[in-house]
Amino acid sequence: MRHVAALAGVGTKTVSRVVNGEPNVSEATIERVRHAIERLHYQPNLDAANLKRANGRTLTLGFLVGNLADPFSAAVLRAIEEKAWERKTAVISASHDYNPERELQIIKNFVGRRVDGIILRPANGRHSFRALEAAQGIPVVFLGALPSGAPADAVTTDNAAGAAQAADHLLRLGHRRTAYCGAVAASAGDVAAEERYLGFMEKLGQAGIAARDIPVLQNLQDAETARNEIAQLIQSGPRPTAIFTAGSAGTAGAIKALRENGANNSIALVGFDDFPLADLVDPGITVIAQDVEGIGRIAAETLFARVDGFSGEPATHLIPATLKERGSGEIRSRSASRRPYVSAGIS
Amino acid sequence: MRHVAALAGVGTKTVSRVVNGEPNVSEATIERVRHAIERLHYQPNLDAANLKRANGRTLTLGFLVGNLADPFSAAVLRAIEEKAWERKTAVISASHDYNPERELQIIKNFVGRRVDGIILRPANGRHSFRALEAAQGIPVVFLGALPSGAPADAVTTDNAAGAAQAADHLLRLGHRRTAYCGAVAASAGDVAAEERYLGFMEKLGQAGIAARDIPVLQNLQDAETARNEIAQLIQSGPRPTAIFTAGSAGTAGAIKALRENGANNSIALVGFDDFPLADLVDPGITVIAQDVEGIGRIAAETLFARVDGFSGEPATHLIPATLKERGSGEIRSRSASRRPYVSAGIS
DNA sequence: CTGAAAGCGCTTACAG
DNA sequence: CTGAAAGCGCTTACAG
Repeated sequence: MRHVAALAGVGTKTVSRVVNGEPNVSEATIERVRHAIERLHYQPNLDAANLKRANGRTLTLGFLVGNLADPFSAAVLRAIEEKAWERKTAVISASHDYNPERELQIIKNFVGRRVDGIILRPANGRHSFRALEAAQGIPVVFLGALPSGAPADAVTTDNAAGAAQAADHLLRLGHRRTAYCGAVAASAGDVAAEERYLGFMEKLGQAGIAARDIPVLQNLQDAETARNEIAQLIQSGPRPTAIFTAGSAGTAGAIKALRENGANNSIALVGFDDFPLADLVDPGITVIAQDVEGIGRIAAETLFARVDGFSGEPATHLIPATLKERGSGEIRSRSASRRPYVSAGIS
Repeated sequence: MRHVAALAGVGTKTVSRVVNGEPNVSEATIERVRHAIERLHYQPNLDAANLKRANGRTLTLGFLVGNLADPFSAAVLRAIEEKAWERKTAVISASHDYNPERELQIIKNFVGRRVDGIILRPANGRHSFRALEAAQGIPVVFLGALPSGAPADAVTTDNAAGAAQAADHLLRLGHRRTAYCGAVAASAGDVAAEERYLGFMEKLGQAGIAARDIPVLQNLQDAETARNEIAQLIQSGPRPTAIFTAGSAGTAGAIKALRENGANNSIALVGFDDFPLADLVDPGITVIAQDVEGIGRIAAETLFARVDGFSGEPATHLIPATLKERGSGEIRSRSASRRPYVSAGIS
């Protein structure tokens, strides 16, 4: 900046005025300064500017998730950046790899960089207060439901409603014996599993289906396990007429198990979470899709509101999920009782 | 820092020494300063530190691609960050949306933030010099092949070798009539298409197959177009015994077209670019997989070498692709001549 | 409309 | 082993 000022024959303050578009500079001066900037390829140093600036903003956000490469995280990041660049705000992203230690270290690094805010998918939802403490008062928006009582904003898919939607859909097609594949209780502070389970079961209960008639497969850590467990379920005992998988690993396993048992066109399948190319399988896979773009957008908006000084009570924003019919979920129950089912949500 | 110094009863320089782990501070003093830091929750301001620091590093990298949400970009970003955080370096990421204007604006923003280096997948490879100019001497590593003559480091998949590998694989299985689905010439400065085409054709040529015997389907912008064109190819005229798709949209289209024509178990399919759940389709899809993690890692290493002062000639790093056999590519040609084919690469 | 002085939170180059 | 002074590249608060 010194050089620009010298070349233009003005004071540094005047250069600053031109760079920031402040008023009270004559056209002629502006012109001279512009030329000097051009000639010197001058780019103002944002960090230096922010050091003294009144509001102390760095125009930088931190985004921290378990693994940036997973489709959910990548899509959310994309939506956040869209919003952020509108405000000339950059997004620093990082993966904590589900390691709480690493998570805290990165948050501290964010604080050292004086980011204006942090969007965080915590390694462990139960420890959200540790993250908040590490953030030192910098606004944090959590991705995913928070244990009740956490004094922070959160944005999450409406898991209960989404699972209920799947249950309702299957009920309408006559399914009264649907297997539930997924965890039924919160673990590592991730309450999503529990919410999905309860939402699903409640809807079935409203239709008069007892929990004991619902086979439940838990502990489906990966697709391979899911495939084996589901295959076993199909081969032994009374067959379910439909399967609901509460997570994508389960869905992948179910697809294989059904096909290998020649049941992909006879047993219905609905999975929670959409995945690319779900329509390439035969039949296409019906899913409850999270509004990933919406989650990112709302998270960014919520965060920027805090950055701009909003000081209302922390709130959890529920983002609706959507049923995407692709075929696998529209298979009717062959043993359907002809008694028509009317959705509890609509009746 | 002032407050810490006051509370510890030392000068700010001593606090600085403790924070940076510099020598020549007595244990007792270190202890006092540590306590003060704890009590005040002091986090040094990285930006302020970098302002005066000798090497001028900001410990920040810029990563700019077309769309961060696509699997390739997300996986590369993940690998870059892994390397970066080892050096306490943060990664700012952004999507230029294939808009060259936006690309330049974001690069300028990176420069304003004084990033130590930039990893860029350009909107248009032909304009790489514009990007370099905007970067003002900050090291840039390009993702994807560069038009020859560009004075910059680049990291790219070995497209020609990868496509040749696919050709070789199909030849071994007796296929002498393989359809090529994909662009045959560079467009928008993306030379990958051309490289794949030439690599594929050269290998076929070595096996004595004339170019006129190879149906070529260009202009497959999206999966839907690909599906229609490939369906038509299969239904009319002499059937190919195998299909090679040079990009993922083509692969998705081919999967549908083959299945809808009942040919998924009779016509072989090999696609360039791996995709999640490629093993869920029946049969699993054989692909030439890019080493996305390797690309990100090498790009980061190349960039950090420049940041650390390496001043050798700019180089293009070719990363090998790998054939992943999953079934679709292992279907033999039914009209295979029994004359055994010996790979030109091995014989 | 314009610029000189002071200061943001640190590090550097010195002096003790 | 320790600290006072100067300065990184900007903005703020003033004075003209």
